[in-house]
Amino acid sequence: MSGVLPEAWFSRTALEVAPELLGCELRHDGVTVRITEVEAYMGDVDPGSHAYRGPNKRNQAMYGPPGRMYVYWHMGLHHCVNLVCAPEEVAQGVLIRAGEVIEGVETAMARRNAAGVCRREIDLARGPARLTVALALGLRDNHVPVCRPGGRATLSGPGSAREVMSGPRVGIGGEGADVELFPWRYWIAGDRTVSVYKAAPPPRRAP
DNA sequence: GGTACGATTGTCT
DNA sequence: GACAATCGTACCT
Repeated sequence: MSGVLPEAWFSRTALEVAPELLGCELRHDGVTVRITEVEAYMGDVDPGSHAYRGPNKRNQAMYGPPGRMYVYWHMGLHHCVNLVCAPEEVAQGVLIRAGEVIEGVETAMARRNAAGVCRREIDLARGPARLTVALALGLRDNHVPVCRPGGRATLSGPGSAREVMSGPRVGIGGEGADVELFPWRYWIAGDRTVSVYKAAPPPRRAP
């Protein structure tokens, strides 16, 4: 059983929402992805967040109502998608890092091959940029709600993750990389679609 | 008005 | 395992 999660479900901290997103199903334009890996971003208290230095044109969606997508163009190469959490004016969100395509596999494969080369099904949405390609998400999907049944994009839950792991976030330098302060990456233990290209290094203690 | 820098991926060695 | 690709945005001057 599952249903589209209401806006109120997202109106909590990203740290609460992130682990519960695992196993939920994100659908857009004929393709459904079961979410297997996410990262929480906590806005102005989080050095790794786009919203750390306050609102700007790009991160506007993060400050909007919860239950919407924040899509941005990164490195001139690809898109990444977040789900906006916390009440309006509070800039928190969860980055969707990886998932498993469970519906529309052929459609997703065609999209991925148009953008590059994809041989294996488990690679279809393994990684934040690949996931946006498989789902055909782009800047036009910025601000689009996922909490409306029948909407263009929907998030269905609750998730069914058996075992949730957490660890350091990927690709963040400086303060935001501090494992002990920000172990805000969550994934489903043992899932093959989790992007392991930089597997969580063993936590090191400060000298 | 100009420059530096990424929530990464794919390809090459 | 290492590195180049590529461009919008933020943050200077």
